[in-house]
Amino acid sequence: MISLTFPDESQREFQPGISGREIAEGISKSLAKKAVAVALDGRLADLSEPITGDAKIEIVTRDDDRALEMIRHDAAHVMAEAVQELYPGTQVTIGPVIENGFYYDFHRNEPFTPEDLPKIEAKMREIIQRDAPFTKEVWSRDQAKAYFRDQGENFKVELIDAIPDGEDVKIYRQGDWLDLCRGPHMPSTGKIGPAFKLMKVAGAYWRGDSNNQMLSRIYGTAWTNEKDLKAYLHLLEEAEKRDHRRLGREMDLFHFQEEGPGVVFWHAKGWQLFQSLVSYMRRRLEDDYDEVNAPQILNKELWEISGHWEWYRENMFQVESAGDDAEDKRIFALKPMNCPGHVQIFKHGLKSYRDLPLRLAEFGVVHRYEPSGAMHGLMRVRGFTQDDAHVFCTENQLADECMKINDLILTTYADFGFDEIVVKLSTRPEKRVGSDESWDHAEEVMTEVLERIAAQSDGRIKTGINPGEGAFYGPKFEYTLRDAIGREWQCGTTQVDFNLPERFGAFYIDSDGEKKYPVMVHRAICGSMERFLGILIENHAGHFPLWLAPKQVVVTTITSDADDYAREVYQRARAAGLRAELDLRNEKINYKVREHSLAKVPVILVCGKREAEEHTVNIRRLGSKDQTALPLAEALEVLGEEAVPPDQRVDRKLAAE
RNA sequence: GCCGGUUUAGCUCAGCUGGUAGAGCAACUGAUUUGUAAUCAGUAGGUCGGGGGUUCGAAUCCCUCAACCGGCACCA
Repeated sequence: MISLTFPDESQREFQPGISGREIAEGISKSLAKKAVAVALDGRLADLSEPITGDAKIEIVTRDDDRALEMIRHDAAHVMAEAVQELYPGTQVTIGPVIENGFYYDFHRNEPFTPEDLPKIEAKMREIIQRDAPFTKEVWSRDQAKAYFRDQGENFKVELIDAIPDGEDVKIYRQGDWLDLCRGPHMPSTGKIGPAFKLMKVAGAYWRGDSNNQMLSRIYGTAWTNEKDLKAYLHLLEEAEKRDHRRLGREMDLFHFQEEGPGVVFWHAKGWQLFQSLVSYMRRRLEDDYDEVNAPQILNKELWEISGHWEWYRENMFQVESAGDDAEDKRIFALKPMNCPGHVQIFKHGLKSYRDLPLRLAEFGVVHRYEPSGAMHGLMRVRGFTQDDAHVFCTENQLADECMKINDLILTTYADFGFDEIVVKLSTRPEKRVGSDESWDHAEEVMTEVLERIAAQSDGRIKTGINPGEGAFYGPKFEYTLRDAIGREWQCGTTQVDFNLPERFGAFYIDSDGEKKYPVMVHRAICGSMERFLGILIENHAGHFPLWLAPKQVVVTTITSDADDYAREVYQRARAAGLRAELDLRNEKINYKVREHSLAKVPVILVCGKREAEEHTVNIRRLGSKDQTALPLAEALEVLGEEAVPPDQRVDRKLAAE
């Protein structure tokens, strides 16, 4: 007999080999009907799976969170069946569950197009209607390979070869169709239900390797019920509304055009936003950093020394004199990074150990020839501005420098309202420079720092490891923040580099009179200012806090009787340091309120006859129908206070003293 | 870079199987003096992404280049 423990802690004895379904039936008919799987010691298994040993058991019903993954997984199988029924000769490959849904990769000479989706979806509904049971079989490796080879399913044969020796080759059948799969599955296709939708077709490389052939991928989403599906589709619509490319156009912040793929045309309001961000960062650097500026183009020799020419040449812009008869035909590179420039500044003049740590910061404009398919609004561009810095320090100073940077990054994110941060350590990649010993050492130091970061945060900051993801010259910390709608963005980075100073022959004179190479720490907080602004635009859906809003206040009138007073309000708002605009157009107040609201101006100060007489303003905030009337002086004081950047707030300055 | 899609007025989009373009908003002009998300009327605006081809005739069909969109790969 085996002993099974139920969620209520009760234990019961059963015959070995009893199935979850039989147990559920023994409890109640209705439970058996709702059940889609069992969880044995927390591991999901088929309802029909014979249970052979003691375990904690749970009957998983369809509305359980864990069942959602099964719904999606089963939907992927059904999609594959539908596709093969509709398009004979299509080969199946893999079809995993992903966040919010599933996909399946197919091989077909003619890739799928969006027009195919409704047909496939209709066929899926038909298959679900058939409600064929999912049944599991265990085949021998040879039998499975022979079967799939006969079917012309070459990708499946490759997958079978990849299954570890000791593992069973499992086959799941649904009606006449079967697939290689490790399971588990729900009892039948009908359990998938109606709440799914095929979303898009896309190309994807076999096994994620761009050397392999491209497959045709179909993405779908699936949910427990129609309400959840609807909610998800609604969320997608909302996310689309806060797309920074759309808001950038609507708010007149920036544009792109064909002649400059991947480079930004910042309009006045966008540039104001950009400058607000730069000013903020600059203030945060004042105490510890020296801001510098290194040249935009440098002889390619320098990039050969740094190693960039070798690793990233394909992604660099090359520059030379354009004149046909020019004598100087040297080749320059438009800088893709700031580090070689900063090393030159460090090298200029002999440095002493007393100069360390030396922290050189630059809002460096860099250009990288990104693959055409990678570009995406402000998020991925070919020309961008890094809030970059390089810290030259001794090994003894390294850990503290990393912690100092950590503090700067976390407090900066907090000022922008990002509190959920993940810090991950990326370790040595396969393609790298430097000895294994120096990597061992760098990783050791950084592992300790990572522990300090976690400990110091009282568990608020999550940490982790990204094996093999480091830069070619050193390991790095990557800082990921989570935005208002739950998306994660990797922004900040701290990279420890034991290689570049030596490559460039950048040394300092130590206290013993010896030449030594400093450790170089590359760090960025926003990463790309352009991308960070894109993130901020989407995070706030264009509705910026007052200190960031490019246009903070519009002063407008009800009738022209109040024009003179409005001019006074406008002047005083400007004098109070607010970025204000005056709108005296002869339009209805409804029209003007609507227009400025669509432009996402945070504050509209309405001046009518009444306000002019009482010397007040009527404040209308973006996103609210409410209005507040305040005496002009008081209103400007309130707004002026609110427009102070977070790092300059009085309370914070007092706390710092 | 790879797969698929898209490209028509400043913006959002119509334009069936080929017969040389249309709407709404915006702009401009005029009227309207208005109390918190669209006042009314009129006017103007397009070598239909670029190039090439098929055809008596191309926004429409074919080729090619480019940009953009969705993925994949990449991201020092």
